[in-house]
Amino acid sequence: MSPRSSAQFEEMREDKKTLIMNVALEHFSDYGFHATTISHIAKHAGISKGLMYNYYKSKEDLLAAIINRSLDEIYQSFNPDHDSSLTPDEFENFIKRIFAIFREKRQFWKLIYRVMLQRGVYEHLSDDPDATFTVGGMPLMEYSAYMGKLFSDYFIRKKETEGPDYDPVTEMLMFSNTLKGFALTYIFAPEQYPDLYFEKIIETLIRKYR
Amino acid sequence: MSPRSSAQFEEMREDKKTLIMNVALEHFSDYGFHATTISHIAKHAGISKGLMYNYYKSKEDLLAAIINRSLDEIYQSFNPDHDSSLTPDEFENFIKRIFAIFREKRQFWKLIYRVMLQRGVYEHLSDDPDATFTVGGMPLMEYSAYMGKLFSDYFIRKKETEGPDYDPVTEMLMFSNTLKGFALTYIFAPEQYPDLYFEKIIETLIRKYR
DNA sequence: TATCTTTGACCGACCGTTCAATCAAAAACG
DNA sequence: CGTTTTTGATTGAACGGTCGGTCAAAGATA
Repeated sequence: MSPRSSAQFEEMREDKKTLIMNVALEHFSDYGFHATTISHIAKHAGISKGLMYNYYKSKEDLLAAIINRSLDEIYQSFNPDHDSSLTPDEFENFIKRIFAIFREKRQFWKLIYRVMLQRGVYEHLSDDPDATFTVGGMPLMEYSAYMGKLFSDYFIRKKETEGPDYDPVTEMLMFSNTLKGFALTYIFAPEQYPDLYFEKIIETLIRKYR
Repeated sequence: MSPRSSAQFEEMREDKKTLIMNVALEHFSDYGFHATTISHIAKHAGISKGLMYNYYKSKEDLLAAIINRSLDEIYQSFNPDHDSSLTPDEFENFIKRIFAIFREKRQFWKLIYRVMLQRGVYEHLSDDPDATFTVGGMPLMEYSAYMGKLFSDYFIRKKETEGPDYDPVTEMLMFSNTLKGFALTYIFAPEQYPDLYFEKIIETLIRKYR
């Protein structure tokens, strides 16, 4: 039998790191950062409390790792090939994809809503230079600003085809906040959305804002 | 000087209870339930930690008191005279009033979003029979269901005046989630809403959904 | 003095984190 | 191959610190 290579060890190590992340994501997103204890995470991951600290140097380090992993995953599945400006088709695809992501990454969004809304936790993370979040190599804040501009331009461009009392800022606010509201409800109370309406709402959003 | 009557004592007591509530509301809503300590609240209220427990029997009791007070205040300012069904004017007024309430009771809404989204805190409160929340004498859940029905009926009634592909359920979901999204953004990042757009958005909501 | 209010030292519980001790398995040895 | 040594993943008791909550005692009042 061949001896285990160090690569295989590394793989097992990664498996365990991943396992811890998965368990921690569930607990953080369900109970919040403060209310989740390292002991609970360890117990549910089937390891001892002490071992946690071989893989992550602190509770916050673990949280940052989870967030970074999810940001990467989301960025990957977004496959953003828009180099400059948004076409109506791209706009439509964005809506479809973002709802799919809400569905697939529900746990992560729960975490985001809980942690980001908890003053002190996020601020502390932002202060730590090891934990500056990046999306596709770009700092998170920069990426958000870039996306904001993309959509803002899209709604400004629509002004030409719409009536004279069309206000792009109001329209964009209406759109982004509707999305936000659906995200919130779907993430925390998905039972309110039978699959039928999930699809219908995507259609409606496209019809009203494309 | 006349001796203090017991009524006056009671009044002072109420003042202090109110002071504690105000300070606690600020801390709970800014930092969350777990991250807020009794010591901090006491210090900012200018009293000792021990005295807190003369007025509230626990940290959770204090939280429940705050929520109940705010629910009452909101219910009062709502002045709900709809006995049966909603007219378009009443619908319009509802939008105006709810935005006004977001503005006036921002701290309370922050608290609600933070605490209610924190599994464990709310569940624990709901289990305590002393802390079942009521709105205008009605249990909170019952009141929510009643309001839901009111709006649901409103959108169903609109079906007659709208086109054949008008779906009241989708329309109501669009409306309520847009409201939710604006609430969230306005409560946690009001700097994104210059007063100008605050008004414009109310108008737009009325135009689109009345 | 008698009564009521207020204090803050104190308690037990629990938290995140550390680290000496353990031990199965890999490596080295003969 | 059998035996010994080394390794490093794993454990869990222990630590320092903080929290919610208590209570004997000091202070205020009348």
